[in-house]
Amino acid sequence: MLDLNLIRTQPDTVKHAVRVRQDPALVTKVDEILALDQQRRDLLKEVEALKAERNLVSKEIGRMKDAAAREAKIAEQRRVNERIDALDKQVAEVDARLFDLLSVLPNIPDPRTPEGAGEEDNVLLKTVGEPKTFDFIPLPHWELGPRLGLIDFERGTKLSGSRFYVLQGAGARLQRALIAWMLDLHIRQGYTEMYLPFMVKSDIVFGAGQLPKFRDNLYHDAEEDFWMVPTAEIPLTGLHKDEILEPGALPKYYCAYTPCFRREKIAAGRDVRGIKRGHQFDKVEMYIFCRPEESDEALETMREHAEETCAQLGLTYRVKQLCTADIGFSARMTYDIEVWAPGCGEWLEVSSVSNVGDFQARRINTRFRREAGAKPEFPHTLNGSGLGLPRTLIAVMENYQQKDGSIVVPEVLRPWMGGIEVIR
RNA sequence: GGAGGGAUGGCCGAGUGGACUAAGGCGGUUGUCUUGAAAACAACUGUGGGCAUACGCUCACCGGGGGUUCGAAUCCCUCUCCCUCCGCCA
Repeated sequence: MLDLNLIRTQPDTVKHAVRVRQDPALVTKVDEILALDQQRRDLLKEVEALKAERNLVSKEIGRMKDAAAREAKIAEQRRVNERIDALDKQVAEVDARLFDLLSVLPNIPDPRTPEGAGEEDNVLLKTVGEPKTFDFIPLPHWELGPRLGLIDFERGTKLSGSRFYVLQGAGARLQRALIAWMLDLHIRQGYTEMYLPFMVKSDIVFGAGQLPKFRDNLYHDAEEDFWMVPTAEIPLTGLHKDEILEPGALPKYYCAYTPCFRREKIAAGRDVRGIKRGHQFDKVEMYIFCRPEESDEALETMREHAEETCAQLGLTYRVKQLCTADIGFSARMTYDIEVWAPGCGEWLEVSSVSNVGDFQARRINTRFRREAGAKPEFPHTLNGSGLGLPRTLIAVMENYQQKDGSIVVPEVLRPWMGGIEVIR
């Protein structure tokens, strides 16, 4: 949610923002917002004056002794109330329309986010390591997995249809090892581990910026107000809803493992092979609440933490900065981290690290005080995957495969693999 | 799932239609006193919105939403959450 006051005072900044996001249709919505805002303030001026008058007169009536005069006043008040009711109704309508419009405006990109027309304009910042070379033809994970009994696609489909799979034996264990290792790494990096609800209420999903825009990409319960989380970012954003954090509480570093549920309403044939894109996947997420002036640095720190995860796994990765057309709805600036998967021959996006500014904090109403008695301010929030599991699993399997079809378990994961060094 | 009891400010807690401008206490901030501290005393101490250059004025908020009334923390409806008991369950 953008600050209405910002829209009022700097409408051109906001219009420029939606243009560079390649969403020019929103420009007219900014003008609509400005008109509604003016209308709202005019209405408030009138109705609040009437209410002030009503409050005074009501007290007067309470003190009046003369029955006839009292009745006359009451009758007069009834007429005033009709006017107040009518105005209140108009205010409510304007408020609702204003809220709907504000809800669909995306965040303003950071000035350092490069302008671009699409994902082809994302900027490659660096590549760490060389794509691994093999003296044999490396297999894609969809062949390695079933061959070693790690992935069972048929039974996944039997249970839940397309884009579902079963991990079994050392495959399931390897994923669990990755999750446990990542969480422990993040704890060492200073994050507090959280175990969160995997279903959350509408207002929480709204607060993170997924509603109303991404409604179609989410699973929700038909009877209760529950949404299956598409990422731990949603419940983490909601943790401090309606709270004013005490001085000294920031920064807060959280990490959490959750499954993620996404409807993925994309072309039926795209990315169906393997476990790259499913309706359910696991992810370890990092999240930071900090003071506004700290968020630039926090973004770099979080990016380093995500990179560290790739590096310690011995994976070749590259870092991209997303352009204005490709950053998410809530984001101001985003780095994507991609790892090289030699079997399927692709760079796989395993992490997306974003500075959201105060956009989510406004939506979810989380504030903080710099010192006792100071005015509450909105903190900045950042989120980053550390990392998405199926794609990390793909990269590990494909990079650590050997000529005989076995897979070496990366050093750092062995404590969670019961000492298994090679999966055969 | 059933029955009953609750939800008031940072915290505790009073408040069953008009002085609620929410009592009182605790906590907090500032001041007086003190060499300093404690104690005592005094003042201040919520959030959001509108108006105003400003001192400030004003509206809304007593779990959420709706209603009754000239007037609601208080009465009515409804939802949510918490507590107690029963049932069921991992």
